Amino acid sequence: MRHKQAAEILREFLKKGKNRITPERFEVMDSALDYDGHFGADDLYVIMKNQKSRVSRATVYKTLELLVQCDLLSKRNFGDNMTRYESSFKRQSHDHLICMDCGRIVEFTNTSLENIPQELSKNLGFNFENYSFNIFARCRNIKTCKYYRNK
Amino acid sequence: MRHKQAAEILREFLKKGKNRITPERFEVMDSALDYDGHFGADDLYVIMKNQKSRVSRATVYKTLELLVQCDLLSKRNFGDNMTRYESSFKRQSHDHLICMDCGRIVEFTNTSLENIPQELSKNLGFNFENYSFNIFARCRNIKTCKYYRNK
DNA sequence: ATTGCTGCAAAACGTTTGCACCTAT
DNA sequence: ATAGGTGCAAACGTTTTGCAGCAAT
Repeated sequence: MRHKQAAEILREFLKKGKNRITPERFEVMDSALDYDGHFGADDLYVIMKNQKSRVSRATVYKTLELLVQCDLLSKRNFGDNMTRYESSFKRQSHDHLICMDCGRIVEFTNTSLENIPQELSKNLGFNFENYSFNIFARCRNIKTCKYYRNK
Repeated sequence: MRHKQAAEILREFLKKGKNRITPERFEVMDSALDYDGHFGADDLYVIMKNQKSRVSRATVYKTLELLVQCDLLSKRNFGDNMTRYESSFKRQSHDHLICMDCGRIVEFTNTSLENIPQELSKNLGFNFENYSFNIFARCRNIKTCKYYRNK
């Protein structure tokens, strides 16, 4: 167990529901929090397999959803019909700019929205949960743009 | 041809590239612009099939991308790994709130972003192309929330 | 003892592709 | 004549599911 503090959060979350505390779930949590950047569920599965883990694809997919529910991960969608995750443990919330040529993802903190999403939800008759703000653009400097999609 | 003005835009766009002007493309355009709301490519294909059209799935998928390129449609992603389209012909730009319980989509015009996406792109060294701003929330009034996902 | 979780393989889903034929240029 | 488009079916990549056995409660 590499991430003790996160493990405690996960443990408490699992206890609250009708979820069982299994070693596989902590194993997935450790690998997910180790990952530096945005990853697909299958990416993580392959990494874990390469590290001789015995977890199954199904367990990885299901556990990632649990980790989103207890706010250890955030779920992202960058418009290519593939769910990505990133650690949100002890991380400031931020938004993303995606290069449409090379797929590079730049994170930025955006102050202009403040609590607009919350207020809009309220005004429209909804309880706010989440928002996503993505900018799609192209690297201006060709030297920094690799012109391929890094999947 | 039900949408003459849009057809002219499409025709001009096709001429500019090395694209051919085919009846199938105008057929897809007509059906897409007829659709009131957000639709998946396959939804449209099924509708057209039910209306005894002979267009193929491949043609529908490819033509929708062309219609995005000439700004007759916009492409949306609401976090469920499925590309949706909506008419943007003579429509003001807007953002979306999605109910996580019933899947209802509410459109709103958001003035707070103004040209923030453009400026952010510039500051980060990119040429702006597009942005997406989605709010995920839950219907506060249970009577207006159907509690099922309308796919 | 019970019920939830696991691994596996198969299925599902939206989407893309290969190919032979066709058609706009 | 020729490049580009079409329809069809098969393939693709990601995600979900069914199920028998297993393990946490």
